[in-house]
Amino acid sequence: MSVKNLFKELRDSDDTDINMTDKQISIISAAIEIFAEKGYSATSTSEIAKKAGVGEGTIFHHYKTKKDLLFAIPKYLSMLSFSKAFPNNISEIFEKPYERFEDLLRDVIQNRKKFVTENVILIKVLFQEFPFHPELRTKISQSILAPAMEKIIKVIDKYKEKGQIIDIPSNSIANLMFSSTFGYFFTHNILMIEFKWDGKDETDYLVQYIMNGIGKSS
Amino acid sequence: MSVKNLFKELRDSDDTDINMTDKQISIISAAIEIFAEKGYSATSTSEIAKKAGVGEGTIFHHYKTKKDLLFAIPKYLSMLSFSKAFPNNISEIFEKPYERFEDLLRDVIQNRKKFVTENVILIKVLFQEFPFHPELRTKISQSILAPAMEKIIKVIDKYKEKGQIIDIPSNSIANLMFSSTFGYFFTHNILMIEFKWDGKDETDYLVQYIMNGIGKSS
Amino acid sequence: MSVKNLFKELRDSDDTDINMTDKQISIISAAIEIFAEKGYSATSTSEIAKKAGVGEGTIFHHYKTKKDLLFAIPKYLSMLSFSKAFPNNISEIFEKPYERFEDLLRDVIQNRKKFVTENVILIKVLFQEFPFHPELRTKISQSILAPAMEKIIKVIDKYKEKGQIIDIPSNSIANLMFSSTFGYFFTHNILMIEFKWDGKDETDYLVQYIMNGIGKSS
Amino acid sequence: MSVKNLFKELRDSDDTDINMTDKQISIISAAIEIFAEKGYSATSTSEIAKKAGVGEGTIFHHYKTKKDLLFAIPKYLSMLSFSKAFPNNISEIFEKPYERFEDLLRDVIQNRKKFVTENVILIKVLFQEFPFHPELRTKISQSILAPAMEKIIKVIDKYKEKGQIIDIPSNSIANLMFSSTFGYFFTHNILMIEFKWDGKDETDYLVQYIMNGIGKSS
DNA sequence: TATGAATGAGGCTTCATTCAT
DNA sequence: AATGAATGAAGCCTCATTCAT
Repeated sequence: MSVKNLFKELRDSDDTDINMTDKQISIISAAIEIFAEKGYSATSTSEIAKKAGVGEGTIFHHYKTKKDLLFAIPKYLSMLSFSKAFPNNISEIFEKPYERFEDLLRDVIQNRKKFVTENVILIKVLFQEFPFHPELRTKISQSILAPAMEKIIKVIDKYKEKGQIIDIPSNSIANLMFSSTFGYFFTHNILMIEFKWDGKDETDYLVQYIMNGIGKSS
Repeated sequence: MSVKNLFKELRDSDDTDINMTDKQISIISAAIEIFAEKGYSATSTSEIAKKAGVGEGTIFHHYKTKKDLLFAIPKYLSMLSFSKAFPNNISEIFEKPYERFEDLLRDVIQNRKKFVTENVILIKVLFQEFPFHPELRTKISQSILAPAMEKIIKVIDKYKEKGQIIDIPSNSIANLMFSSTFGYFFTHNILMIEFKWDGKDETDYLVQYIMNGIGKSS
Repeated sequence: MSVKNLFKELRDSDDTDINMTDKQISIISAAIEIFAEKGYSATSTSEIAKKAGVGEGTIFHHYKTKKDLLFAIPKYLSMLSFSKAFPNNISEIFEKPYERFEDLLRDVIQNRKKFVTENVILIKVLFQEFPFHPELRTKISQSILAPAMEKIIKVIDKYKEKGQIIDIPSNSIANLMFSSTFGYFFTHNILMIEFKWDGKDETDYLVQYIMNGIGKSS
Repeated sequence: MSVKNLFKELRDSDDTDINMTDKQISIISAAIEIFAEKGYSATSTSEIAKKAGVGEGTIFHHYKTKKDLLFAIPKYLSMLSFSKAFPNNISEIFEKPYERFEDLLRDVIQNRKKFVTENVILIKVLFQEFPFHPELRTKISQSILAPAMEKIIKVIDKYKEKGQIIDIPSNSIANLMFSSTFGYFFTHNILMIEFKWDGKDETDYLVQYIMNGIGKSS
């Protein structure tokens, strides 16, 4: 789905509270797409305007600076991740009652892989610019990573009580889950390396790998 | 070690064939450091000149365009990786006679982790710009990835013959090794996420994870 | 008194014939204040709108162009100077029967000093822009300087007839009076230089200085 | 004399230490002339470039910002005022041995009037922008007003000792001298009002006016 | 009447690159 | 080889003004 349509769905969904005219959507969608293609710095506002079909001045009517275009993205990605109106929102998984932590883990990892695959453009832009904009790091942390971390840790604690996980900091487990998701994203979408063998996909091995480290043999 | 000194060692090493004046080294070192910090596009040649301590025009005597500065990096990184004059060159490992593939695998992964840690700046620059410059992708492939891949595959084939590895394409195994190395690099150096538990570091789990997939229970 | 209140008084006074809504007053008052602070050219209409508390478009319903805001000021300053509803209007002085021209002169100078002090913002704006807008010069001449000049000359003629003033062109005398008033304004309000000595203020010396030139020893 | 030639003389004079290429002189001269005509804010750098006959980028090679063009002026005006290589430099007067303070005063006032008349463009620019740029006020004070004030006060003190001046703060007298010079400048060059009568020019009346206030009847 | 979205022209400034010295 | 003056193209952004609502 085009970024533009993604934003329209986001705006029109009952679960989100967004007020954007079609023109505003055109602008940010065009921006994201060119940012993904050429990088933020190498993208000119005039190019964005042309692609969005608006005057260059119009961009600055809605976003005070070029940077604001970049910094607006985390908010929308956060909505895409958590809003129940979207497939691959993570919220549902955390509400399902899993018997075994291993199954939850598998679903989370697979869900996140699907999520990054389907929102690859937004995520690409954000993590390409991640090293250069401290404020962006803060925004992403606050609007995406922190809320996700919180939920994960709560779940892990639940399965610790059930005796399925050894007593190591929930932090470390959550970190590993993140790491594997991002590792997946980078090798596939940035480096574009693909691999698969003997019928199973990496996820199975990854789950096994993690459970080796944290599982309690019952 | 500073990038500048790294390049001086590279030039002065007997194992490499590089002809650079101190001024040329100053220029490319300064360029790499600022590229790493702000990104290629956001770096100006005048800033490089200032940091390198040369006149603005001097840069263009040695590199016809700004892009040439970026495109020169893969060659040097390749030397750092393969030249025997450097610690953490990968060549030595492939020449050592390992009994078990698992031990080789562990050493390779640890060697590459050290390598990326010690050459973090050069690698950062290259992979930050990787998505935006097709020619750069080609250069990296040809000067770094392909030769490495070739060596790895040769080794895997050897251990296949020894019956330590199941019969799946050597390609897939090599890819997985890359993927884990780069996954490590990105989560640690770009996302700056660190994790570790129960005394062992990730490498052990990662080796186990890979061996689960490819090892033959003897 | 704030410029805004000044304009409200101007509108509500019986002696003037002005039809302005509160919004219009807000606009021109805001404009004048920012013009005085940053100069006409450096002031943006959007800034005026914000300070006036109106929409950006509203300004242009009342004033076709930004220049019109500037060109509207002389009319109001003229009213403030001549309308009998205001303290420091000059009209009253010219109607009072002075025995000696020297006393009239002293009162005129003092009155004008008070006037510029109290309407410093409007005058500042006008004379800061004076050199750059020929039409403004015309407007000020017609609505302020010319009527004032006319009155002064009439008075001077009267005292010439009384034999208190030597027979030089009344023009020259009037010019000198202007010059001294504006000199006062600029040194005090633009250059912000203050001086005073031996208890008397400048006015006394100034009157003496003028009378030296034009007075007839009786 | 054109501003450009003025700057060339300034550069080539032995008494000043200025290093400017012809192009730099073209730039600042063009800037000053247009600033005087339209005001600093209303002048565009592209207009300056065109008038100076250089590329727009060249301006910024020599002056980092447009403001720097304005802020460079005080230094040159100061040189014009004090450097002995120029007619109407004030330094010479302060070195001449006058019998009577009154004669010194007359010469100073006449010298300054000539000076402002001949450097009218530079002074116009500076004092037009005076109200809008606090840093400019500082610069002018430090490079022009303060040194001048210092010299004047020293001289006044000398004539106080000689018993020609009453004992009031030398400050006040100096202020009055400034005020009259600037009053003259503004009424003549900004307001463009001229007056003269009975053969004498204003200076005579002004000197008399000042001496009335400060002179001691011997 | 009042608004604020929309905009093209133009403003200041940066930049990679050229070239005379 | 080394420099830095010179520059036009382009970049980001501001602005006065228009217009549909």
